[in-house]
Order: sequence, then structure tokens, then C-alpha cells
Amino acid sequence: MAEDAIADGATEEAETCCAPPGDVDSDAIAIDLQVLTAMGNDTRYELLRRIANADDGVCVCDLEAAVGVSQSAVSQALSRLYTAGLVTRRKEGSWRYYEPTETTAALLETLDDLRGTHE
Amino acid sequence: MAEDAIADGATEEAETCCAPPGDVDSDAIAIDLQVLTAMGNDTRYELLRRIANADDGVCVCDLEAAVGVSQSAVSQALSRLYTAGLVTRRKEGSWRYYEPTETTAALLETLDDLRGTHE
DNA sequence: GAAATATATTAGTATCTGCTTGTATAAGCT
DNA sequence: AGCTTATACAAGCAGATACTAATATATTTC
Repeated sequence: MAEDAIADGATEEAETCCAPPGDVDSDAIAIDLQVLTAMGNDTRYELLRRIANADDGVCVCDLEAAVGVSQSAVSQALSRLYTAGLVTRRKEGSWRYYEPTETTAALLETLDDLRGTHE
Repeated sequence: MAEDAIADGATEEAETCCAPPGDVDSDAIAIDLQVLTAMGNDTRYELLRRIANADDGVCVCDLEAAVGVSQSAVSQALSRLYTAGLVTRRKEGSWRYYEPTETTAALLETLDDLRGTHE
């Protein structure tokens, strides 16, 4: 699709193909990557969606039943989401409840919007 | 942080800890995951940032100089970004120019916003 | 058409990841 | 205290991932 459109006069000089792009803030990249890699996994993303769907916090025991991996795997996944700042957790008796952070809410909403109105 | 707050009366029944969370649309998950895993890599994310920063499209040759991997690795990375719908590409002579899609613009903007106003 | 340049593709490989199993910690129950 | 349940942690390992190096395909230029 549009593999061979001719455009906008960048071919005037034969020497370079375009101006080199500006630098990117590497701290920001590191932060973003932690979020993206935490979300970018089947198990963790599904857990995150479920946590975000529930209004009042979800406990690990119910999450375990929902995804198809071991209790240990769920625990590790949630831990990673927590470290990345995607969920908060609170202890209540012997159970632990997870809730989404604003980061999660914002990103999931963006992804939902994008899926709706495909470009 | 807030590891042991007591809250909201979910401990009334001793049998279950909470209501099981609702299901998640698995097609949506697959689409989102393709985007997230494509972005969730140092090389690819840096390339994406550089592509998004430039207004008029960036060619591979300049991207190569910017990140510290081989030409082949850059090509593979860009190809993956393209497959995930994060960039468009057009050929112009022997050069190929990459530009961000709306998906990229929306997600990067969300990430920028989140970094600004930490929750 | 041959050489040079720009990008893509293939194959091989070292590292990373995400799981399982087993064990530890902590809280509730009797 | 001892038993059970809920969650976390640690070690090990199979499979995925992201490079490099080598080669292929276009495109331009001579």
C-alpha cells in the first residue's frame, strides 16, 4: 500500500536522503519501556484488563481462575504490573486486592479508542 | 505503600474473597498485544520516537546512525513496527521513508502525558 | 550492463522471558 | 500450637526474542 508514491521534494540533494532526526530523552524511554514491556505479555495484559474492568479491586484468587497459568505465574505477573506502576495493591486479611492506576486507565482507554476508530 | 489498608466491606462473606471479574474480548487483546509488544523493545521504541519526532518522514539510513545496532536489525525493527500498524512507509527512489500512524501518535502522547502528571 | 548504494531477507546464535515445580511466609481457624 | 488457605519467592528450563553476519533484491549511476 502506497509503496511507491512520489512526494514532497526530499530528493533535491543527492547526497543525503533527509535531515537526521532529533534526539530522544532516554530517561523517558526507560520509563515508557518499563510500562510497555509490562503490558506486552498475554498473561499480564489479560490480568490488567480484568483488574481494570472490576470497580472495587480484584483478589488474586479470582484472577487465577481466569487466566490459564499457575498461581505462581499469576503472582509473578501481578508483581511485575505493580513494579511498573500499573496497579496498586492492598492487603485485606489474607487476601490481596489489586486496582488499576491512572496510567493503566489512560493507556487502556487510548487502546480502546484506537481500536474503535481505525485510522 | 498502602499495603494494609482496610476497606469497603468485601470481607462480609468468608467463602469467596470477591466477585469474579468479567471476561475480556480476546480479539481486542490480540490486537493490543501486537501493538504493545512491537513498541516494547528498546530499539523499536527509540526508532518509533525518532520517526514520530520528525515531521516529514525519516529514512532508514539516518535511523541507522541513531541507534546502536546493525542495518539489518534496524530493517527488521522497522518491519515489525510496520506490521503492527505503527508506521507507514513509502519508497522514494532508493530510499524508504517512514512516518508515524495515528496509533503511534495517540499512544506516545498518552505516555508523554502520563510522565508529566504522575499519579 | 556493471558497480555502487539502500534496504530486505535468511540463517544462526546468545540472551531474555515466562512458565512450572517446590518451598517460604503470613494470616485465619479449631 | 497445629492445620489450612492465600500469596510470594527461588531455581531451573523450554521456547521466544533480538541481535549479527551473510546474502539477496532494487534502484541509481556510469
